[in-house]
Amino acid sequence: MSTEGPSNYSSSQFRTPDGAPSDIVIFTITSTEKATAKKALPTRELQVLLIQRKQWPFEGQWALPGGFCRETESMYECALRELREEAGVTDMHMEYFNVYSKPGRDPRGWIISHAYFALVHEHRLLGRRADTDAADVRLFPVEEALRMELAFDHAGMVRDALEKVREKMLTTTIAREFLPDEFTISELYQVIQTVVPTFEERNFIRKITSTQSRQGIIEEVLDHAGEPKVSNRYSQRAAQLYRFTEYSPELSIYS
Amino acid sequence: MSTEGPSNYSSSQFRTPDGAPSDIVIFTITSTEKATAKKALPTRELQVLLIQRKQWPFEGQWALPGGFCRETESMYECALRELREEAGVTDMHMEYFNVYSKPGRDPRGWIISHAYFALVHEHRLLGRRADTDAADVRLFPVEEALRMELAFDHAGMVRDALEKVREKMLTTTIAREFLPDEFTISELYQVIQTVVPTFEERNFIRKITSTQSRQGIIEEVLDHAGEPKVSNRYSQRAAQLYRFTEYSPELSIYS
DNA sequence: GCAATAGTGTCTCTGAGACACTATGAG
DNA sequence: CTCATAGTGTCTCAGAGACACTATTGC
Repeated sequence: MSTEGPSNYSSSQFRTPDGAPSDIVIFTITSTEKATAKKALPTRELQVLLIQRKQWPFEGQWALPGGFCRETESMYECALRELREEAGVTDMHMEYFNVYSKPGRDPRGWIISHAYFALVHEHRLLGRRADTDAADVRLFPVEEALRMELAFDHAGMVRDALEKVREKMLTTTIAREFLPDEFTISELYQVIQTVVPTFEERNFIRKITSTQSRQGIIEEVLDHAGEPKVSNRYSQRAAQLYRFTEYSPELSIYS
Repeated sequence: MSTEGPSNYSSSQFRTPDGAPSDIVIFTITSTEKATAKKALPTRELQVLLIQRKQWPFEGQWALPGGFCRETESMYECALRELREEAGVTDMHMEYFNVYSKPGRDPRGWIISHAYFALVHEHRLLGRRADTDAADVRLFPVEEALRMELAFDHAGMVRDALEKVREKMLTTTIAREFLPDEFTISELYQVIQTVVPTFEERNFIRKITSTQSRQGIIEEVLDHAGEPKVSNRYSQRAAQLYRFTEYSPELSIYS
C-alpha cells in the first residue's frame, strides 16, 4: 500500500482499519404557521434528518446519513459529498465535532467514524425533499430522535451533536444559519429558544441592541432611502429588521 | 476482515486506509526562578514536546509524539498509550481537537491522523525526562516550535492546538492543569498570560474574587483552624491561597 | 529606605434585571 | 375593543475600568 520509501517501513505488518466513514447530523428548524387567522410568529421546531437503512447491518433501522471516505478526498470533502448525495444539500454550515472509534462499534469490522453536524435552512431542505421519495429519508423532531434506537452508535452522535450545537448557539453567531439575511429580533429570539429551550432573557431586545459590549453582532437594516427597514410579517406593529455583521465577540470567564 | 454478516457486504471492494494514528501536542509551562536573590514570581514559558524521528519518512526531523491505533483500542486509548510510551506521561488532561485527512499528507500511504492536545504540569514531565536520554525528545518554546519545519503536517497541528488551548484557557478552567491545587491570584494570572499573551486585566483580583457572576470558579483556602491560608513564597506580604471549585460558568453572547 | 508582590479606596459610568407602560393595526 | 407583537420609561443595584493609595517584610 505504501507508495514509496524503504522496504523496512513496517506499518503494513499491523492490521489496518476497514474503513473511515463520515456521518452527518443534519439539523434544521421547521416553521409552521399558527392556526389563528391573525398575524403571529410561527411555531418552530428543531429537527434531525435520518435515513432508513436498506441493507445489513441494521437493515430497516434509522441512521445518520454518511458513508466511506475515499483515498482522494479529505474527511471534510467526504462529508460534503455524502451530504449532497444522500440529502441533496449543498452550501450549508458544517463542522467536525468528534471521532467514534470504540472497538466493536460497527459489525462490518474496524471502522472509525468521523461525525459532523450541519445546519441547514428549512427552505434548502424543502426544495430537495420533493425530488426523492420521502419514505426512507425523513425529518424527526430532536426530542423524538433522541428516544429512538438508531443504527450503530448514532444515538450517541445525535446526543453529542445537539450538545455541541446548543453550546455554539449561545457562544457564536450560528443562529444566522437558521435565519434569513434580514430578520426581526423576535425571530432571532425564537431560533435561540428552539435550539436551547432553557434560554430566557426578558430584556433580550435591549441587550442585543443597546448594550455596548455586544454592539456589532447585529446591525439595523436600512432601506435604499437610508431609513430603517421594517417588517410587519408577524405583527401589526412593524418590527425593525436586523442582519448579522462579520463581528463575533470573544468570550472569557476572566474578563 | 468483516467478522460476520452477509457476503454481499461490499466495503472491501474499496481501498481502505493504511492506518489511523493519533498525534499529541503536549503543552507544559516551565518556571525558572529569576536571578535576583529576592523573592519574586518565576518567569514562565509555554513549551511543546517534540520527538526527533529516527526513521523514514522525515528521518531526523522533529515531530509530534504519536502512533498507530490498534483494533483493540479506541482512538483516545491509543493517544493515552502513545503519551505513556513516548513521553512517559500519565494522568494528564487530554482532549481531541481535530482530524487530519488531506490526501498525500503522509508519504507512507493513506493515513488519517487524529490530533489531541495534552496539558501537563511541569513536575510530571521533569520526573520522567531524567529517565531517557533527552537528545531525541525535547521541550521547545511554542514560538520556536511554530517557526520550525516539522514532519508531516505537524506544524499545522501545533498551530491549531495552540489556538484551541488559548480559546479554552479563557472560556474554561483548564488553567488548573498548569497550577498546583492551591495557588495565588498572581500565579493564576501569570499562567493565563503565559498561554494567552494578549490577556490583560488590570483589576483581575477584584473580578475574580468579588464579582458575583464569577463567584464560584475559585474559592479561598482555609487552614485547619478555619483561618484563611496564605503563602509568602513569591512575596514578603503573604498572599491568599485559592483553589478551583467544580463550578464552570456557561458563557453566552446573548446574555 | 527599597523592591516586589498583595492588596484597598474611590470615583464614574455602563449595564443587568424587573416590571409597568405605550404603540400598531387587522379582525 | 381585543389580541399579538414591538417596543419604551424608569427604577435599583452590580460591576467594569481607571488609578492612586496602603500593606508587608527581607534585604
